[in-house]
Amino acid sequence: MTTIKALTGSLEDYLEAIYHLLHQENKARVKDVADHLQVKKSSVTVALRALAKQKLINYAPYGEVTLTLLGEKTAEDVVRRHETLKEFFITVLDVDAKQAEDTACKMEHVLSKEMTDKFIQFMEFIDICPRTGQDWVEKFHNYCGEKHASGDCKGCLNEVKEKIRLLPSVKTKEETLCALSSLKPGEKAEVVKIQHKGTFRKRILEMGVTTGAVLMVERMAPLGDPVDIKIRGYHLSLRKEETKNILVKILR
Amino acid sequence: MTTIKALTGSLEDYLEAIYHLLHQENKARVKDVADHLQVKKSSVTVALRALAKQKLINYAPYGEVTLTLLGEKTAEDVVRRHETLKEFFITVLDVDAKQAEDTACKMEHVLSKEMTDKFIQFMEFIDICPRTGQDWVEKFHNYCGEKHASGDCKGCLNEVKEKIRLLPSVKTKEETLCALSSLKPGEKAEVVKIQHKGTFRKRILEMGVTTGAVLMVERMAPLGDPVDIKIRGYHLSLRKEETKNILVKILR
DNA sequence: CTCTTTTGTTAGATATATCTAACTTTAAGC
DNA sequence: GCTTAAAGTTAGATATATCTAACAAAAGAG
Repeated sequence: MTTIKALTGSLEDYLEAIYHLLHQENKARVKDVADHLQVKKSSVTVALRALAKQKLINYAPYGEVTLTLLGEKTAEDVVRRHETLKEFFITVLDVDAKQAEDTACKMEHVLSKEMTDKFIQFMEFIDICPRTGQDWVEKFHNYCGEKHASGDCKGCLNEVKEKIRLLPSVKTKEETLCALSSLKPGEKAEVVKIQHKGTFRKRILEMGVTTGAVLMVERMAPLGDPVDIKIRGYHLSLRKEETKNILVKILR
Repeated sequence: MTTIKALTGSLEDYLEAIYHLLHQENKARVKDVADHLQVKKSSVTVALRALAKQKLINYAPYGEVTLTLLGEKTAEDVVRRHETLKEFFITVLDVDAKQAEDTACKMEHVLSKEMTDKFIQFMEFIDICPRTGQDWVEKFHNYCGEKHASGDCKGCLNEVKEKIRLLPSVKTKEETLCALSSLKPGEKAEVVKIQHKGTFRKRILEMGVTTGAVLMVERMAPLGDPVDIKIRGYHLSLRKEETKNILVKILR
């Protein structure tokens, strides 16, 4: 009894909505959730009971809704699947934001962790491989529009050549490396060295900050603390102090 | 009333199963469908009634099940979405066949025509662009396995160079073109010229056989008639006579 | 041509996820 | 602090998609 059975897609949606509301508005009232998901309040009440029964949220009638630790973790996974699909649809397939959002919302429930990782790795690889990169992705978008833009392959080759020419220097010259703390929001980078020891090192490794991983700085508070980054599909918040000792190589 | 409302995911599954059974076994009995979808026969009966009500199948109690024209067309769309996702998962993301099949099965119901096209175009582009191609996809698969195989970029560059060097000759030398009829099963090609006139020209253009489209020969009957091809995610069956006047450029 | 097995149907139950409508609690206005 | 408005809950209805169990039709075996 009380088997930890998998969440239904619908309940995952409610959990995700609560997660977003709590992080963005600091409160997740029944009405907010109802508006967010475009359902009636009565449906939300039912869902909250179900989520509480599964120990994903703290909830009592008329009470405040908060996520349990398990709920937080579960919601993060759902969000990660969602964001991964959405990012792939928008940045790679060039689908418009609304359709990407809607489709990701429906597909997220059936994407395994393994496949989510594959999507993330694929986008990383497109970024990292000198043969591709953002300019290649753009060529694909043009191909879609013009239907048969065989394009300027010679010019393309030169771009690839140049990227490859620059490659070894990146590996030897330390100048091209910099601390994570010196990146600007929107910049992508590959983790080169983690100059931390002990528990903290272990903790950030567990969060996916490992050598070779590709990350992006999402936000930085006015004084640079905290720094929000996205890595392997997860959103992380690091203190500025912690980012100073992570060496990265800026991409592109 | 009797609005042509969208099929539910479940009914799409039944329709898809019927389509496959009819094409593979020439019959789609209640039991076959039940076994195929791993549900009880009573569930199938209910579903058949629903599909018949929507004019997608011909069905009467204890009678034979066949697809209506609308049903055939609808099923083809579902299959196309399914196959597209599955192909992307297997050939690009390198997901194992079973998981690709399962995930495609659940995701297919929420993929729009537009996004299906994008997936197909993306796979086409990977094939066509000299910067990528199958060798690039394989590099990605290695990258996934070894986690950080920065690999032999110089060698890679030479491959790209060679592909681009060969490119112009393809465009001028007629020798590299051949009739679709001379392809072997498994070979991929890009449509270069359709030497047909009138109704048939119009018909095959409608089916997606247009200049620049990438197709693959799936099967060829002993005497070469009919030829089954896959193009833009659709499966087509052409008579040998019809394939003689379609000029293609073999890929890879 | 009957008997048995297989196949197909029906009826009724269950689970999920919604809704509407009525009711209750909490919060806000003055 | 009372009154009203907003927010939240409950109960009961509906729709989908399943199931089990009992029954009916068709097919196969002798």
